[in-house]
Amino acid sequence: MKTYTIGEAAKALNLTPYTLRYYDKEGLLPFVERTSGGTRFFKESDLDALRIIECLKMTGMPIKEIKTFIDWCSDGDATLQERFNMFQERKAAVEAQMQELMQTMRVIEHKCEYYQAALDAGTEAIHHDKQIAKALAH
Amino acid sequence: MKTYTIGEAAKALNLTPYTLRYYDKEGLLPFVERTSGGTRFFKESDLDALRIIECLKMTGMPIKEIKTFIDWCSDGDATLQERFNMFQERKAAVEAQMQELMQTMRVIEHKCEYYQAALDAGTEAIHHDKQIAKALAH
DNA sequence: CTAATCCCTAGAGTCAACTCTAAGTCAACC
DNA sequence: GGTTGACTTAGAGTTGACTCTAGGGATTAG
Repeated sequence: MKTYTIGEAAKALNLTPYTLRYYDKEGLLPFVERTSGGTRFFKESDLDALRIIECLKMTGMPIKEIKTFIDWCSDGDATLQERFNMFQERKAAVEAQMQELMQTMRVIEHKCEYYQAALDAGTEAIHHDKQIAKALAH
Repeated sequence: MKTYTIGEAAKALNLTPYTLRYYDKEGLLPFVERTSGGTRFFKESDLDALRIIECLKMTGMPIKEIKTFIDWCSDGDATLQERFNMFQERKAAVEAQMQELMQTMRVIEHKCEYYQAALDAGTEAIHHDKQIAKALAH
């Protein structure tokens, strides 16, 4: 079964070796094994686990909370409920983020139209207010 | 026309007075006026401008780039094209974020199902692999 | 066998975005 | 007019997540 050095794993995940060592130091990678010489080697399943970690980061979860989850994983079936709850919370967090992003998108699109019209007219004055704050607010 | 103290403005925007002073120090609020005594007062249009700033932050834009935009606003019509381009880029950034978030959502939902099944069975063993990394990766 | 290029650790440094402290000023109420 | 509480500044401190340095050790190519 193919394994990866820290540099190869970093490249595969689009991270740096520094970041992977940092994650390991923070306790996120208890499953990564070492050679007798002390060099880490990453298995395919380790990369998959790291992809989950990256996914949790995407939801805005801080490293310390991800560590709690990893610890639960090590603790086995006794923590199934906690882990389920955590993913339910992550799901709610992502849904909230998507709502916020959609609201943001509406504002940005409105601004695109605002500036398109201003460009066509050659001046922002068509939007009737030259005060910076008011122009920004439109 | 109603105006707001820094504390009132902060409350209205769900920020702290510290944050508003920090934004001002970074040059994001050149439009906020002061009383003769030096106290800031925020107009309704200033709050609207701050809502745009918060919107830009939501897109992942750093404070320094937001400052560039505010400077363009102060520069008038000569910078209309730059501002239009910036909003187009922000739109693309939000679209990319939404794609990423949807991908994240798929993974999270899969994990919710995984843990629901494990809870129903009373053990994660139904997913055939007790190694932490592999269980994480499923 | 040696040079190059990875790997290791501990710990320091960086960066963004706040967040707070200290020392003082201003405004409203009693 | 004095107390209270919110305002002001400059500048220091915090937090999270890296990112790098120094000083070594291991592994591969010639």
